[in-house]
Amino acid sequence: MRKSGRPTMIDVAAEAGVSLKTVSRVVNGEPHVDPALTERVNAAVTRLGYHRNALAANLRSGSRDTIGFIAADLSNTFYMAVAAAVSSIAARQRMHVVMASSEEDADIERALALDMCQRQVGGLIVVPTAADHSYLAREVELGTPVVFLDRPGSGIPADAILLDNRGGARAAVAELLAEGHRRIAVLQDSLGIYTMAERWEGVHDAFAAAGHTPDPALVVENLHTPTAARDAMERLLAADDPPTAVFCANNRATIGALESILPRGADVAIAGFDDFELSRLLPRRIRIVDYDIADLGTRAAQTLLSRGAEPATGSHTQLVPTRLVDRGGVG
Amino acid sequence: MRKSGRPTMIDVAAEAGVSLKTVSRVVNGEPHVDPALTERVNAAVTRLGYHRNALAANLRSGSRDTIGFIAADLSNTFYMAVAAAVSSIAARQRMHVVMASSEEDADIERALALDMCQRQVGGLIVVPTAADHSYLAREVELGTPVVFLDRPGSGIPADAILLDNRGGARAAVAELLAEGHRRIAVLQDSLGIYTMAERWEGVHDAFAAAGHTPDPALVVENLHTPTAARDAMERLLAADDPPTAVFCANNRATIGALESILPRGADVAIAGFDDFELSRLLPRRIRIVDYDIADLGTRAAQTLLSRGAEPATGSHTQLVPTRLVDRGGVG
DNA sequence: TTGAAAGCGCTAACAA
DNA sequence: TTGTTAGCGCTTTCAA
Repeated sequence: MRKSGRPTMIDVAAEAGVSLKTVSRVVNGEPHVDPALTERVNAAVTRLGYHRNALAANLRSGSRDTIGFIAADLSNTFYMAVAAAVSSIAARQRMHVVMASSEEDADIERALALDMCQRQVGGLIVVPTAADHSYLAREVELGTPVVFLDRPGSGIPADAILLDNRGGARAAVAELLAEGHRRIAVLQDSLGIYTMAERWEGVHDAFAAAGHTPDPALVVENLHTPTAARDAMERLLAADDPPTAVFCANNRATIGALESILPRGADVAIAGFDDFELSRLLPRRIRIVDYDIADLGTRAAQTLLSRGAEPATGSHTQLVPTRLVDRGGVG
Repeated sequence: MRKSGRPTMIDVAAEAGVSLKTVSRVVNGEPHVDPALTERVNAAVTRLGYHRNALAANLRSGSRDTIGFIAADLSNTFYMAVAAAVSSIAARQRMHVVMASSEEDADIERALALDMCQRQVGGLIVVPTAADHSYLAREVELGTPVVFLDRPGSGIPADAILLDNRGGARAAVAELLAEGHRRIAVLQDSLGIYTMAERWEGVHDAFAAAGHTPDPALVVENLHTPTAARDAMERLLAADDPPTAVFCANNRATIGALESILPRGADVAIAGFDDFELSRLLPRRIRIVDYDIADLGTRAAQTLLSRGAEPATGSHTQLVPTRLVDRGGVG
């Protein structure tokens, strides 16, 4: 064996008194090897504590057995749940997942994506932050499939897995309108974010279908945190003519609104996009636009893996459905 | 350029009219290269859309730039949050994280760990499920550092990052006792799980310090799900002499207990280990044994990386502190 | 400052 | 069935 460091196939071959190739065959479980030799090789492997170097194997064979996952923000449980689903699908095919967070920064996203390509990932699942992804054009062309998740990408042919943001928001607001609410507040993050813009469209759809329009005085944008949403709700409730209902465009907005509404015991109907842990335990009823997070990750991984097998035949977008559910109303 | 496939350094060298080594120097930013040549190489790189193959580079140089993270259960937000923290620390050192879930299965854990070693990870962070980790002895010996997280491992020299499970549980129960509660129910998962056994010790500590012992009739074990915990709480509350307080040994138990207590409006003081989303919005006060999840991941990653730099000098266990906080009591 | 040659650990193609 | 020879794409000598 080499002076220091890990034993290689050469060491095993020497130890077993066979050729390098025979060791390779045994280690990789190839057929047509004399059982006696197999035995000897396996013994040598055990004696030396040999482990195959997968990097070297991949280098030579050109195979790629890892999937890259770039989330916009790994501290968000939403993306973590997606990552878990991706990892689970990958594991079934004996693939690995490397994950990283772009922190909603286009430059970081780009650096991470290219870095992962250098590491020869077999495919990339990206929650896009960058506006343009043509920096990946070469990689896609060369056979690295890309799947966008949660938000559409642009500049390259790639599949996308998106939520039915618009339909979900429309359904929630339509329900509030059907109950007779007209003064409906809307709490949302920046409309520069794809999902927000889509949900806002859905709000408009619902109002339009009912022959109304949202009251601009009741719409607050750029709420990045629950605290900001709470303060916005506070102001709305303190106004002369407060809203009778509120639609929260994501769960941070919903949580913030609840932090204002619950302590005040304000009489406001609540609907929100995104479910959250313990929504069922809330002391009052709330409508939630719910969906299957794991389904997003599962579809992304499956789409990617099927692309790996059989490349580009046009890019498709899958819309993951949402459903309106009642939560809370406990104790 | 090669007929098909990605361009290599050889292609770039030919295109730029320099040697392979010069391309290597430019691509890796080594000094002492004629600016004119640098220019030519960079132009060729752009023209060809060349990207360095990190696998090949690592193979030759023997460097390892990825960390393996094996969680016991990636569908648990706790481990996902840890993974995010690990990823964040790794990113700072330009390292990648490959993650996988053992699904609480010792065989899967072993297969994943060895698989990651074959992929030449620079280190392994493991939430152990297996009882014995001597299968990793060879790898540790050969220089792959291992850090155990959340639970101690055995059979190999490795650092461990653990929560102060015992101290946290003791503090929570001590508080209930100090308030005069004696009939304190305990809802917990299987005592075969390390954290559960530790917390149970903490419960005993608190009782012992107050000169009492837990009432076995009020202790329920093997509660794996919120539903099971809820049912257990239901039975306790329906009994002739119900508890006046309950200590829930993890957040699933806490959530289940709440699902029983809140709708009934039962008069039971509640304390639980592990915080959860929205605990602040609960309609009644609850005591939580809280801690910094990200801190666990951060310490694990930092410990691992420092081991990478300077190997084994004895293995250390770090205890991450807990603190008792009040939550809920809203609206 | 630049380049030629060797070789990282393995698999592929061919020969025996 | 087994072994020999290349060579994956890069970095590391070492010489020029």
